[in-house]
Amino acid sequence: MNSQTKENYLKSIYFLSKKNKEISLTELSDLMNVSKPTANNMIKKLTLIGWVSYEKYKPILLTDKGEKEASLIVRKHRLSEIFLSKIMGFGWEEVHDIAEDMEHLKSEKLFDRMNELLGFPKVDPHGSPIPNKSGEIYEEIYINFSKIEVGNNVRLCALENSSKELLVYLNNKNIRLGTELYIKDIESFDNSVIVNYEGYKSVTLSFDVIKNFLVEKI
Amino acid sequence: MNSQTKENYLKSIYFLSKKNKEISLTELSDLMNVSKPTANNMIKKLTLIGWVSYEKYKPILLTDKGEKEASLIVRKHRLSEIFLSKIMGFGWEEVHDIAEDMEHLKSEKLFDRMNELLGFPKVDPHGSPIPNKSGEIYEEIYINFSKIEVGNNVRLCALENSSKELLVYLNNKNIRLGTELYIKDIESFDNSVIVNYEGYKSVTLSFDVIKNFLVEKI
DNA sequence: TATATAAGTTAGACTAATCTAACAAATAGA
DNA sequence: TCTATTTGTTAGATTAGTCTAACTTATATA
Repeated sequence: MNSQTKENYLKSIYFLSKKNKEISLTELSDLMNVSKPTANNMIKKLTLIGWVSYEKYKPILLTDKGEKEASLIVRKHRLSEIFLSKIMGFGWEEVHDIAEDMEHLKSEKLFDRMNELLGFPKVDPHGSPIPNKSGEIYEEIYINFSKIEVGNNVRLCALENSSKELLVYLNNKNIRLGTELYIKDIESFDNSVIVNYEGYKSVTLSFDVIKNFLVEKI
Repeated sequence: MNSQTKENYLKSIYFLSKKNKEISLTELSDLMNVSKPTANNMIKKLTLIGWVSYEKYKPILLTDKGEKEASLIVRKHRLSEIFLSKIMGFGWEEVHDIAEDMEHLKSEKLFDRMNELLGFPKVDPHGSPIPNKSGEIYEEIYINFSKIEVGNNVRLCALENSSKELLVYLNNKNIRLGTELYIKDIESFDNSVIVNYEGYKSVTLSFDVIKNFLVEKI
């Protein structure tokens, strides 16, 4: 049986590989808060399971099997988060830790039912996609705001890697999911963007903020 | 940290102690499906934690601390079952296995919220009481049917140790939770009971059936 | 009450997950 | 290109949970 421990390593590798494709042992041991020999030892076991491929002194690579397995854990995590928030009424800041535990629950039925009760969501409130039961992800539903040109109207649909700080910041600016933004100008020297939206004119948003925006054109 | 494994041992000891007060190693190892040395070894650890008290060759005794801890696990289990059934729409026969996993979830908040959403139930649909957050159980809410005398009217409120077979049997007889029963006679030689209830007259129920009935007088 | 059987214990081994100490390989910079 | 630093590996130990084999204690009944 795949222990929770192994699942947690897999999930870490999965997220590291989203950024980097190739993962070093040190990155992994840092993220998992274990010593390098511990990570090394675990990598050997995950290789045996077939979740990663690894050769001495080479970077860690996630296999297709590992990627699928990881997606299924992420699916459980995200469904749990949405369920806790929408059905059980928890605040979005409370759900992560609980979901961290729930993602290891074994019952398929449980997550299928959540999915059903939630109306088969494609993305979570941060815009992160929900993998399906085969571990497939429908990516690219939304466009990153930094790729939009001046003069377009877009709707903010989701956030990438959102932090509490970002959410608070946007709240203060009265920007929420669903807000329609008109791109008035882009400042080429720092990539900040000047936008209009309901009740606001010529608001400047830094690149650090807008790089997290996932939008659709309207 | 208390591992799931230890929690499962504790739960087994708790249920055995409900029947017997004193528990043998063999009973425990049978229930847990482990060898006797394994159970023995674990008992030593649980003694160290303070959940049981144990001396060589003597029976296993649950301490107050152990009893409280076990009650909290049972609380999580029963709340999970009711939640899965009432809020998520699972059949009563499906919920046990899922709850077996959920009872190890660490979040207090999660179970408090379930409790709230369920309207603070005192018993589960089998009539088994839900321990409160201090591990206390309000027992004796209902009376066992076998203690009721001829001539009384009672309402069936819950079932003790109900099996699927019993549920099916009662279903066929059109007896459900809430059904009002009039005790017409008690057959002293086998303790079977003759009852009247809506649409039915002089129905005989064996002692094996009615010993599971938890009722209130009306 | 003697002894066969049941119940419980000890010893020793294994896997999983972790650590530290010491060493080796790879790489980056002078 | 040489060497200092970073990165990764090996070895050996520890704790948790499990096993089998062999032994001891308790008990039940002939």
